[in-house]
Amino acid sequence: MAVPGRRHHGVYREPVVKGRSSTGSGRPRSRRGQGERLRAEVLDAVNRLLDDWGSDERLTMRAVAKEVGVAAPSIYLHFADKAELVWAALTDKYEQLAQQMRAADQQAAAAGARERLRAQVAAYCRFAHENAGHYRLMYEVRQPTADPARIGHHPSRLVSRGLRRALARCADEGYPLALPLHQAAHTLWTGLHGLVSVQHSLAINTPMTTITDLADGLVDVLVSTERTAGPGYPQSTEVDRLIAETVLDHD
Amino acid sequence: MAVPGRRHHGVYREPVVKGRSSTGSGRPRSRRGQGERLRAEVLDAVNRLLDDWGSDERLTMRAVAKEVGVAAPSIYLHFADKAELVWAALTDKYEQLAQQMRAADQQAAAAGARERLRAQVAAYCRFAHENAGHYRLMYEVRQPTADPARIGHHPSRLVSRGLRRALARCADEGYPLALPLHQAAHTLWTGLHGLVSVQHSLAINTPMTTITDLADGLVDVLVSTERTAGPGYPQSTEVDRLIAETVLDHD
DNA sequence: GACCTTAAGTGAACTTAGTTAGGCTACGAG
DNA sequence: CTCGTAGCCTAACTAAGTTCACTTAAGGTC
Repeated sequence: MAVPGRRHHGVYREPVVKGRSSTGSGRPRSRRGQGERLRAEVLDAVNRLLDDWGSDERLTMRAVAKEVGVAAPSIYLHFADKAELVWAALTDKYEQLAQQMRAADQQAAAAGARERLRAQVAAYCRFAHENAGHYRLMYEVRQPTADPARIGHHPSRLVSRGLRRALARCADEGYPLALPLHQAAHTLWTGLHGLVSVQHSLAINTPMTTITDLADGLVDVLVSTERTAGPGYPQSTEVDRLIAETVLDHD
Repeated sequence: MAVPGRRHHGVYREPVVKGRSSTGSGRPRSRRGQGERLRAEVLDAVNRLLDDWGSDERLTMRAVAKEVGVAAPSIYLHFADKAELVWAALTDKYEQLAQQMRAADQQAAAAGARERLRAQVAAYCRFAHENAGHYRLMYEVRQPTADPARIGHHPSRLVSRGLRRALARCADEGYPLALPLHQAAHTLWTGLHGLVSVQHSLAINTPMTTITDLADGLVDVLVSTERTAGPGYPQSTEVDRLIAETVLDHD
């Protein structure tokens, strides 16, 4: 790698236009004012690597840099450290997840509240399956920037909010919930996470259908399969109120 | 740390009997044939450090070695690498968890099947709360030794088995389950894991009582609060059979 | 008691990975 | 053409996992 004859810091390099030796891809320096482009490219690279490898074990700063076609320290121009980089990538992914759940919800709009909830749940499972590398990190990585004002504003709230709204619609349409609204939403959300998380830990290759079936079972248990005229969900309890205040976000 | 005047490899050290400079503890070399003692001491040190720090972020081989009062390479006399070391410590902890659940179950033996189940669930939550450092690792760390015969024999099966038996007893005593047995057990187990796992991720300091209340809510949803004469649980479905075959252990 | 074998452990060093320090260099305004 | 500076780079430091070759002393043998 190191050419023997080199003496000083700023080494002469041939015009960089063509034929980089290392990565075939070679990335030209951005134009002035376009420095932010690198930021996006780095995030893309992180996502690509996590997708390709389905794991974060080999996700090193140097690997990311190589994927982009840039030197490792250049990443620090846009991210304070690795934690911030990974967090940024994950925040993007969280929004993707939330959006896929919204899309599934919309698509099932005609089929009624209960089907919409199941569509969201299925979307969650599918996402976890197709983005295993990201998913593992999403609940492992701790939020950097211990900004006390933001504590508890984990982006996963986007997910639980979607579920809570879908549950509320079910109750409105006459499918009673087995638990108070906020508690039901929290139980469903963490239950889903537990399901896919354990799948990942066990490293067993359970087919997707099994996972969604299990998730559906959880839904069936939380929201009645039959419409009634009764109350939409049990009266709020102490726990329900605590959850509403501390864990879930408010609209 | 390094004494300046030293020249060669085998350095003279004062008789080690008293007054180590670093960790007060200083550890005499084991007698012949007692080499295995170090293994146990290392495992103890790992557990102590995880307890003290409540996290694995600073769990380095050198830190473990220092805690034991030994040089880092000595750990490799008993563990092939860090992964194996951590896995060994976790396997111990899994058994502790299972045992605490069993103990809770026994203690509530007189109160009936449903109370025994709740006692097990509470023990699970308590364990996750009191052993946060271990708990995080338990579901994060992948099993080393990809021995294909052992795949799927994750020690967490001890946990799910205990839950399944408690659920079966509930059904036997006339508290019907909302899902087929194996599916109910899997849902409860992963649901519990999801609950505490999300608590850890969010880094919110929810009081223990809230967690156990949520867990109780899940139990209430899975196993009826009232006895009936009907069937103990719904007929086994395809999912239930799949779970029984692939994920849970058999007695 | 001197000698040898070997279990039990060492210190130094290699490697990989995160991160920092201190520049080059070419775009583009003047 | 010149010159400031945005946008990047090389070299190097540090921490941590791991390997290597070596030392030390326990305990058997003569």
